[in-house]
Amino acid sequence: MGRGRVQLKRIENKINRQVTFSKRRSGLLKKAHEISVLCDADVALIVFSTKGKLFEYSTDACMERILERYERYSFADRQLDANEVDQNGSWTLEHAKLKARMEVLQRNQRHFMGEELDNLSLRELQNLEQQLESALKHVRSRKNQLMFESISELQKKDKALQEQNNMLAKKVKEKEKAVAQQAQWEQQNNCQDTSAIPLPQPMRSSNIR
Amino acid sequence: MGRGRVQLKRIENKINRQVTFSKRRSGLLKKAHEISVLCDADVALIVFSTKGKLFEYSTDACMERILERYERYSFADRQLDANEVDQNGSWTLEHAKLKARMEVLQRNQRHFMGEELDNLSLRELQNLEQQLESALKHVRSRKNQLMFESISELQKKDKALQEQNNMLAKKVKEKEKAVAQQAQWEQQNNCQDTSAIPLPQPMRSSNIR
DNA sequence: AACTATTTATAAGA
DNA sequence: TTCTTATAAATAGTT
Repeated sequence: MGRGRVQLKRIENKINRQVTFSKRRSGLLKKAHEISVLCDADVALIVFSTKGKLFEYSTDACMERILERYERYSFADRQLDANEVDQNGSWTLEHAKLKARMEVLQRNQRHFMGEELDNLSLRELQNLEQQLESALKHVRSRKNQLMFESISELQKKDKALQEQNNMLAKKVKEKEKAVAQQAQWEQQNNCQDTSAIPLPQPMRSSNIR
Repeated sequence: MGRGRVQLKRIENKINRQVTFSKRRSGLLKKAHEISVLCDADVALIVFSTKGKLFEYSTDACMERILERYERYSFADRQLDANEVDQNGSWTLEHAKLKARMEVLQRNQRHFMGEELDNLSLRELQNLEQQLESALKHVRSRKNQLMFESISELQKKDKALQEQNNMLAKKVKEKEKAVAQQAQWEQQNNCQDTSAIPLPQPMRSSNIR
């Protein structure tokens, strides 16, 4: 469908490949949706681009359920070893699934820690690298954010303290001035009587809290 | 695409629905394969018919890998529900422990993917950053190793082919020479008698396979 | 991101 | 199911 017939092999031109991917991806998702609706089928479609970006479609937006259903078809039996089979079927199954998931998680975790990379393909390593890079970016961004917050908080504190300092300094100055005036006044009046005549006080108490 | 436009809703006629399902299913699988090859994408497609029959496609026939990769992306959403308590004490305990570990693992995993960093302290972030850096180093180192191996293998192949080429070229030359000598010899003897006298043949058959 | 000449997919019919 | 065929849809190459 298009102006030329197309060979079924990797498109080498990167730009072209990306454009075709974009077009065909939307076509594929559309068709997945159509068959799902028209034919009442359960469909799960997962697509990773070369760069590792994820696109997905699932009937009723319920990927998990469909994947689980798939597991039931193809894996559940394999994961159960014989000695785990017993009468209480349901929990055993549940338990086995949990264990299987656990193992997957642990393996992934080790990969994320850069361990046990020997049996990964080049492509998987590429994916892992990209994910790690992305994670690192997020972590650094969050760290920066925290540090900036911390800095700006400290700056705010700093400013408040500075202001308080200024105020206190001002008060000290005023007080000094008052004391000096008092001294001057006392000297002028020789200050030996018990102040029978009330004179205006140079220090106004209303200015001081 | 067909003789009539089609409404995007469930086909009520059962026969019709089944026929359409069969046709569209093969179309969908084909297109999934095509985008996978053309665009170098990883695709996983799972289809359950109304009757519950399973059809699937996955790049390199490796469904598990792709599903695992998918899980890595979407684990964050998945919560196991905890209200599965029951009477069977021993396995319940086991199960609960497993689940607890699972949750720890999942949280770690999310951190490793750079998610849910909000309630980590600056120090924890610092640790995480260092771990990611280290992991990235390992992954890159392994990737490089793989690539170098691949390159040296190709070089070896290249060399072998080159040698083979040279050998073949030499043979071609020899053959040409032989032919030329033969021609010369024929001309010198005018070549009209039936060669009563056996002359040494310039062409040695042992050099030609 | 549009356009359009072609190729493909497929609905209906056999 | 399978084939055929008219037609709708998808899309490769182009602008």
